[in-house]
Amino acid sequence: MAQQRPIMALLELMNKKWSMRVLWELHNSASTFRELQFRCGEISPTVLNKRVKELRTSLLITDGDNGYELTSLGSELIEQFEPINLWAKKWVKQVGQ
Amino acid sequence: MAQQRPIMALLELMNKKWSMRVLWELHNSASTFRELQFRCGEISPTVLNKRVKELRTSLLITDGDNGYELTSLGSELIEQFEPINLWAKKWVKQVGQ
DNA sequence: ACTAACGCTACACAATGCGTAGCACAAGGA
DNA sequence: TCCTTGTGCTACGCATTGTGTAGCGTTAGT
Repeated sequence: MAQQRPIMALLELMNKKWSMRVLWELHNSASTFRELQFRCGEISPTVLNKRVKELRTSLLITDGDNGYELTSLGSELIEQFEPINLWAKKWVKQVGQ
Repeated sequence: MAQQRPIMALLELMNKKWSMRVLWELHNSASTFRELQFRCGEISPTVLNKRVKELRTSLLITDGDNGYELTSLGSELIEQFEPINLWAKKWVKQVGQ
């Protein structure tokens, strides 16, 4: 299924708790394991480590000089989320009422 | 946090298993509860019902004449995923190797 | 040698999701 | 009237996933 519809592979990744958040937090700057823990707020190290492994084998993040950072693929993905970010602002307004 | 950064509210939604998939399956046409079960393949009715409720209170789907269907907000969201869909095709190629 | 920060792991507990069975209801025919 | 069929949905016991705390082994600085 995932190979039939690439978006399904991405949805699978997004289903995993924290994975998109980790990418989002790495969007601005590279970060060490422990700083990522802090930025995400409530993530347990167990899960963070799992996510980091998954995101590495998915070629979305890599282990650079300043800790973990987005690969070019990962950066591209997050860039695609910019319009969604705009949409979300409109969305929360409507849901909040 | 969700109200500070709307994208976080969306990420929260996406973290829930099957929620984006349900939206995606409703993208092409409206669908009954049981047909949605079938389209999603392995989803349990328990979870589908939860997701349907959540997506309804999130104003992303609604209960129309032909079963559940996307609201205009929901349609807009899925449309934003088109560039991501393109990106995903490139991505799976690279990861697959 | 001591300290501090690093990535990461163990383990017991909580939350989330799954699978099967089946309920209550409504519409259509015999 | 009494079947059948399809509907949305729920109960409940089990499996999977995530959490929280503590701390390991390593590395770099002083």
